[in-house]
Amino acid sequence: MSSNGSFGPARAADWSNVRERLRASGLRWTPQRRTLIEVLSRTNGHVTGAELVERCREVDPGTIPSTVYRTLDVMEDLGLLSHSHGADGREEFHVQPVAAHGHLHCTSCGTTWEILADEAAAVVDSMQRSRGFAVDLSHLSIAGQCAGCSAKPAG
Amino acid sequence: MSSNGSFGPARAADWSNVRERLRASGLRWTPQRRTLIEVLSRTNGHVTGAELVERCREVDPGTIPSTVYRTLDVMEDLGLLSHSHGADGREEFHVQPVAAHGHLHCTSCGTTWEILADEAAAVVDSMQRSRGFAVDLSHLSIAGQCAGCSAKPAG
DNA sequence: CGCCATATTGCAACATGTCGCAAGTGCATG
DNA sequence: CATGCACTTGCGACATGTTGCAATATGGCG
Repeated sequence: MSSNGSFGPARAADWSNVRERLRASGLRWTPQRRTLIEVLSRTNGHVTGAELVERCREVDPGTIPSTVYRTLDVMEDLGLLSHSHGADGREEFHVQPVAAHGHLHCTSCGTTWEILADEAAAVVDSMQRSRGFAVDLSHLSIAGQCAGCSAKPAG
Repeated sequence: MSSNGSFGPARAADWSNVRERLRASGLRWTPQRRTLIEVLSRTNGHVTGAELVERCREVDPGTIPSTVYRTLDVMEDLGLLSHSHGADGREEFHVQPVAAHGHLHCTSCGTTWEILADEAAAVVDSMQRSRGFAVDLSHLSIAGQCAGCSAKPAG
């Protein structure tokens, strides 16, 4: 389990000093990690694990999936990205977020929208008050039917 | 994608007339489905797909996973159960629910709690108001840190 | 009761991750 | 620059699902 300790408004990821950050934690700088970081640094928004593996292979065809997933876990511990699970359960990584946000997924039309902090305040505050539970907004994914699909007769 | 058309307070599942319901939809009654339904009818609360496959094998050792998953999909369309994804992305099926509910999962200690409708009202209402989005409470899974873990120094 | 259309099954291949382990390598040190 | 610890990688096996296809079985009909 990769835990980031503090949730909250996001800082834009800074890929320039990853090497130092790794070293500061006693971790190592390797070609494989360099590849993934290169890919991540030019990625904005959401990507699935499979997509990242694919892009790494474009840079280095010898990329091994398990290495990518393990490195992603490390990056998450470093707070450089976060992940949640889409409506289908697949992993969804959030890179260089402008702000921490969750997702709204319509099970009828498949569209996904982002939920920003102020919009999610209701959930976050409510869980904090009733349970003292600190919601990880970046891991939040809500499924249901969007306005458009609710309006129509039936799926 | 299996869609249940109407979300809302749950009716307790009635396994006694599944056969008729299947027929009414032009679907068939098979030994494999009978096995799964037998298992489901004595299951309460949450189960993962793998657990259901396992239990079906206890009844019929010849059970094939893909058949179970496909039948679960059919049962979901019939409204007999619903599913969401745990914090790890695995499927989690909800059988014979006393009421539709979501889940709260602590990423530090791994504990899971249920969120009942009234507690989730804040989320549901808020999304309905701001977006006209009908949240599927039974598919809702929120991750974060529970009160206990937040209190402690760090994971 | 036998026929037939088509819903289902079984199986194998694939997709997306996770895990254990032995071999390899980064890098702090001498 | 050589050495060595322990962090990483590569790889294969496994876990959990999904999907295409050919073979099979259900159930309405004559």
